Amino acid sequence: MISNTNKFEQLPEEKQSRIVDASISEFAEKDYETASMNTVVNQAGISKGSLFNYFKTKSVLYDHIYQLALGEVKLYLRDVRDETIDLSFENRLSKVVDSGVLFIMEHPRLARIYFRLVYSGDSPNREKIVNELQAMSDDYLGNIIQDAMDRNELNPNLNKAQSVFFLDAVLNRFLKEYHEAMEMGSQQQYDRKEWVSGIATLFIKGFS
Amino acid sequence: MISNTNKFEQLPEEKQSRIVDASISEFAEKDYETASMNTVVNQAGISKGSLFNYFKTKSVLYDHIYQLALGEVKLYLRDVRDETIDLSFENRLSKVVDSGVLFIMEHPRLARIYFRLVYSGDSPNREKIVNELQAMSDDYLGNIIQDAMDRNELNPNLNKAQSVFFLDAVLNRFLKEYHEAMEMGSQQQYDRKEWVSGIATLFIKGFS
DNA sequence: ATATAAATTGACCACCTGGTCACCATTGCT
DNA sequence: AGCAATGGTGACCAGGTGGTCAATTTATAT
Repeated sequence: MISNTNKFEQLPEEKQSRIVDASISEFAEKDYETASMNTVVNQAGISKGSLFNYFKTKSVLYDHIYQLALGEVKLYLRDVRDETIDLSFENRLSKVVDSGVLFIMEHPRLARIYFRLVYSGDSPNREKIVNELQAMSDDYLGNIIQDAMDRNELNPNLNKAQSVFFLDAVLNRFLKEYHEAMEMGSQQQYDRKEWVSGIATLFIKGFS
Repeated sequence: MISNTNKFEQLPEEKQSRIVDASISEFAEKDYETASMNTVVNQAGISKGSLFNYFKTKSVLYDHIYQLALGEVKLYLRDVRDETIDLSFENRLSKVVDSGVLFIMEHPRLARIYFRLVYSGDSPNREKIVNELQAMSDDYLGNIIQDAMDRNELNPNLNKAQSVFFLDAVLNRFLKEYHEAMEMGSQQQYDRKEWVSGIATLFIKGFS
């Protein structure tokens, strides 16, 4: 036994993914307190003792899932940033929104965990996690704005912190609403193109 | 016995307010599922049987509290709307933000219940309630935008629904962040004036 | 084949939940 | 004073929770 967290990682991959999958489903469906370890073990087809052997407590399991999700998001963001580094602010912003929508459509359960976490939730290390996410987003959007300012696409006297905040607020809210509409099965209630361009023009004008 | 909901309302006011106060505290502190009726009865100093006599179920109690909160909010909004009807878009918007901050400072627990409800939460009639709140906000902000359009303060070709959405997103997020900073006791982390004017200029430019 | 070590199990624990209901206290009416 | 009715109570219930651990299965080494 090398370490506690590694017990799980030395399991056969198939078993790991069954557990991860069950956990994601459960934490996506219910908030931290209400999510049940019993449901996880049943869905994963393992015994309770095993799960608590791999993860000492519920909160450790939650943390593991969260780290996985965070990893996925980071990959996504890096890709988008690199792919759009030469685009204008408007095109770049559009691409970012589009990518967000794509991510949500590909990982609806992760998106749900994310929104649960950010917008309420009493998850174990909520404060720490939220700060981490916020820093990531600030860095990400801050860079995009900075690049655009360097190219004189935006007002050079912009309050950058505020601008990042506004951008983040609108993007997050839009994605949240899109996600919710999607989960309710409303077919294409949001015309993506129209909204993406609406968001872009708001900030181009607003930041000029 | 006239009606079920009235059993509670026929109680002496002092007892009523003890119960309401305990309930608000509990629902503010924990989400719906986690909030405990036992805690409420202990804090209110009544017996469990009594509470379940006044409110048939937990969800009925929650609904009662929510209705109270909604009433307070509506009063506030109406006042602000009436008081600012003659102001310019910029001044009016500033006043709205300011009033939101004030409301939060006067009713921090209600604010907390609100944010819990809107941004996550598995409260009983969540969908219905959220739609109701959304309609209220749309109506409210929609009116302010419409008034400004009628006075040619904004671009006459604005997509009104989108604009309301953006306004709502930024205002809500700002208030949420302000509320959280307040609860953490961070002294004046947000320079209110600066943020209020920042928000106003973003939308004046963005909606021009 | 046998002995040893490691992984897996599920019955079990203490605790908490929303909700009930037989019992008791208080009040109002005659 | 006596009776009825209403209001208030808290022990109790079934069902759930996160977490434990003796016992059993499985894998490993000789």
